[in-house]
Amino acid sequence: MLEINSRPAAPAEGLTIAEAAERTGVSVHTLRYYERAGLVVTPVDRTPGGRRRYHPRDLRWIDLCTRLRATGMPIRTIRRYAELVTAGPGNEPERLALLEAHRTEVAARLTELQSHLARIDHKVDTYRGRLAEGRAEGFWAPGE
Amino acid sequence: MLEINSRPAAPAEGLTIAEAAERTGVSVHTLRYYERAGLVVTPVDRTPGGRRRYHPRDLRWIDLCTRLRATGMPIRTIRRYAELVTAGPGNEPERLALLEAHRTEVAARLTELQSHLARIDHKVDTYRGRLAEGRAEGFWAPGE
DNA sequence: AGTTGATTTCGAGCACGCTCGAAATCGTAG
DNA sequence: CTACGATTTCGAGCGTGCTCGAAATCAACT
Repeated sequence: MLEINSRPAAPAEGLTIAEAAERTGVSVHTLRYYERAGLVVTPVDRTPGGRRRYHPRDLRWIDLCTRLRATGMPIRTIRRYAELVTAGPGNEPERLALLEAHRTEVAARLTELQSHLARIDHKVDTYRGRLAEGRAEGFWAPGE
Repeated sequence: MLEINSRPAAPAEGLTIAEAAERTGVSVHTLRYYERAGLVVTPVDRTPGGRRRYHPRDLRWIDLCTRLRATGMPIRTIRRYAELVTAGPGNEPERLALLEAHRTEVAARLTELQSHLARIDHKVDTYRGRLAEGRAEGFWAPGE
């Protein structure tokens, strides 16, 4: 466990895939899947033996992917974004457009979700009210 | 088209599946699929020849299903709810619990979505700012 | 050197929610 | 009566996003 003097610096830098999985909340299987799917901006560093070593930049990128996924961006679109980033400078407007389009979409879904939620809330409330009054029998009409 | 005196009432009541699909925004394929999947509370009415005829109650139920689906409730859970409703009076508390659990879940996802959206917004904003200043080159760090 | 556990690649498999196709039947218009 | 379009059932197929398994390799400890 000691590596006090293993110069020219510890070769054991970076996190193992298991550690990266733990920190990002993504399974190791999924981490590898993302990589295979092209959701990378920079090839993940490897040890001489071929094991992945995750650096902060990788974790930040994965976090971004997670957020995009959580907001419903399809894998292929994230890949597209990753490709743009990988392609280097010159396509920033396109990247921005992609993100803005997503933003708009998410905002729309959010609004819609809220409205659906409100109606479900209403249903729950009337349901609860009727139950409290003991006259819930026969109540199922979806329209209320 | 005239049915002025076709007693004991027009036998052509209710909407065809195509009409129901149009009104609910669900494809005819999906309507039939929902039925097969057990997402029904009352067997859909049929013409003597076997064609489905949708009545207002059916449309309201489908709308509810649509809202539940749109808020992420899995098919099997909707089926469970449908079963409870079909089972008749006596299980209202269970139905209410099911809906409330869903409500809670949706509210949580909503909050999470909002936070994700905020971070994406922030990224878009800084991105846009840098672009405007002409120093977007090299900018891709997911952490900002 | 040997053992043990993590990691690798790669392809297959799975869960979900539709979506489609084929072949038969219905029903309406001419 | 004939045509033709809509509808029926049923099973198969598909797209997405993982998830898993097998067999090989790596690495750390004893």
